Amino acid sequence: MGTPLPRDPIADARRNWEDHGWADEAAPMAAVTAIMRTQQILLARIEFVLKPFGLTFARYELLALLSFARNGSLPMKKASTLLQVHPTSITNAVDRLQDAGLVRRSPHPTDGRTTLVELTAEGRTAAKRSTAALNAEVFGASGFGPEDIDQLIRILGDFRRNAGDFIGP
Amino acid sequence: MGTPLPRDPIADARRNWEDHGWADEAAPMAAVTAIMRTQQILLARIEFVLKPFGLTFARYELLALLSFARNGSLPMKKASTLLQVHPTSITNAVDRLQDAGLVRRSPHPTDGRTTLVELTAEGRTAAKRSTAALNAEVFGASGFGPEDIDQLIRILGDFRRNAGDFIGP
DNA sequence: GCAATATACTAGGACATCCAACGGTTGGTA
DNA sequence: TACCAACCGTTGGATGTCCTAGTATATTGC
Repeated sequence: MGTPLPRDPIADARRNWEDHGWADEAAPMAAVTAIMRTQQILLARIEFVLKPFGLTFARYELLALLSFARNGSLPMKKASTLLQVHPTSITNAVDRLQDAGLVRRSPHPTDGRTTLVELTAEGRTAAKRSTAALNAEVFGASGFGPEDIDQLIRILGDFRRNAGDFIGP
Repeated sequence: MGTPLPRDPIADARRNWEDHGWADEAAPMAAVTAIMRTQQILLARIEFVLKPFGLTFARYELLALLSFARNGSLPMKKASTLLQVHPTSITNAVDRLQDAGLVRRSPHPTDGRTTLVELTAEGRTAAKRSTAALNAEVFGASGFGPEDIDQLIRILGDFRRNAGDFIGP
């Protein structure tokens, strides 16, 4: 993005917190703010890589999810809960993926309420290629210390379980 | 949010990555995805707490930044670089904060190009109260293990420095 | 069968972000 | 001194996400 700052603004904010008598909350504040900023950096990278494929991160996530599903199809509702996004967001994403020919809607064979989203052949190809690009340009060079990644996964996993995201190990 | 999932979808995705021959990228993918999801959870909490104050996170960040600045005022550009957002986002945020009476624009005394953003008395009060609310309801009960917070700050700090966010310790 | 629930779509609005373009200002330089 | 490149903030337009309804349909429980 721009030029690097001469100082870490989050470290400065933490100091400000401590100086104002919020010593107990200073470190969590810094951690939360760092998460926000890190997400921003990662999202920018991901969207940059996905742009040539005409995909956004939200659409890519749906595409990737479908590519791992049996038959490459899932009920809308299932996608909504697995991706933890609003049902209307799925509707929106499916609309655009369908316009791009990567996905197709079809009625559920037994439950007349639910509609299935299904990968097209094109969609499967797009999923493969965009995943390869992300692996090469983002995940394969994430910028996290290799020994830090497991720590990160554990810490964030604990947090998410604690936040009621999922149940289990 | 909704009901907790019976399984961790990120752990499942990681397994899928490994099963498809992307073993090297599986862990970084899981870490990146976990960051995304954690940010989503935290942002939802923060916006929930800020809603009664008529603030969004973007606007709160600007308000908090101003409250720590000398005289409670900063050039727009300075705010843009410190918060790492586009100048137009600052314009947008200042517009709304100004409409709410929390902030005021004033010309720079010597440089005719830059305009200063300045906290009003109301703005300073809002900053104090919203910060107190965030400290009590989010940062003070972040859900991170206390011993994990320092790890998190270090890991994400390394990442951000590596990503060119800032220079220094 | 009937009522309560569940699913998905639509319409509308709020919000943040990015981009290109513009007018005003500044400061270095020919 | 006069000029010009660089900088600053704003504008307008476009994208994208999320949310709140309201509606239609289908399912499930009583």
